[in-house]
Amino acid sequence: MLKPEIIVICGPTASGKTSLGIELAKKINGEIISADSMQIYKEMNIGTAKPSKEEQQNIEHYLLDFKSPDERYSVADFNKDAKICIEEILNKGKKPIIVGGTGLYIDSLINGIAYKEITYDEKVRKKLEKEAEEKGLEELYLKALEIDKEATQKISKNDKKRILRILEIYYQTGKTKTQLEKLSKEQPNPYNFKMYALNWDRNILYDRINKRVDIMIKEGLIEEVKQLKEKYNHFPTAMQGLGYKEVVEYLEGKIDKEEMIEKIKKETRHYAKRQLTWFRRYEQITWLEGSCGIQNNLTIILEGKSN
RNA sequence: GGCUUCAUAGCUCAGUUGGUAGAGCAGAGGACUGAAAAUCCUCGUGUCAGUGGUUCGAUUCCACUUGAAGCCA
Repeated sequence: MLKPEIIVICGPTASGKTSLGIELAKKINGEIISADSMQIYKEMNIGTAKPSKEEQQNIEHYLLDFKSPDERYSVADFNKDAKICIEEILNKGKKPIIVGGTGLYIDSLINGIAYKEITYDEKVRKKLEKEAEEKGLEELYLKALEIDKEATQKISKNDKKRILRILEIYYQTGKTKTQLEKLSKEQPNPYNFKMYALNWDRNILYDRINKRVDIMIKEGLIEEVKQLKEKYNHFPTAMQGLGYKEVVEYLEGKIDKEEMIEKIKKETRHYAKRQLTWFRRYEQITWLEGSCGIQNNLTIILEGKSN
């Protein structure tokens, strides 16, 4: 049986993925699955550069604007949800197009990772956080080394998040991260992904980012964050979004407005760089030059299609 | 016009009691399996403003030149 071909459009922030995806969807009778860890949230529109209904131009969008900012969401959720969306679109006789910049989310699909059913246990993480604070990270690192040497050796002893994760997995499941990762790869990937990454000359990309941040501020990013803070009292993941955490610092009086804007720009530039590093790992990826224009890039994608 | 201070990495600045120099930021590269817009790792040669002088040796001391800031006229 021929595996369905699914086009993936990724790339750094502010590269123009959204409009390229929409134009492509129009051409191939496609529908879009967003792979963006922040655009999933409702009421977070300006700072996430989420396409409005008008901008979506009647192309169906999935996994966009559907979670409340006080809800937790993770790759595992995305992986599950995205697979459902893919099937739904294929059943309609349409073509799924994955568009987004969250490398981890995209990777989970490309590599066909099957996440085990593990429920997130806040208590375990809280306990580990506390332990790290009291005993020091070093001690937890050594413990992780004992439990899962292979995984621990791959990370830095300063990488708190990953050290805690190795321990968390073991305490919750009795299995090591290394074991679970092996299991997650056992099933064959049912899809054939065709990957494209959109990029620009670095200086132009940075310029686009800087300008976009200015526009976000003009469009009312500060007001958006204010309203979120008034309406919700906790944000498990939403407030780590770029632009959001910096506005919070500003609202709390920790930095002034100018500092806030510069910080958002800087952090977004750094983020774009990290995204590029991530996407460069895929040998099979086709790089598209943003300055060539949507039409030319569209032509490249359409020529590369096998069905 | 006179006096004072300053001139070192793209930027802000350390520093060398004379043996050619180092931080932060910016920037670059990398890692990444349930928080990922997160988290973490690595990377610093630059006519030490210019020209002379003293010296075995000057970015460091001296003189002059140029530029900047401040003060006095």
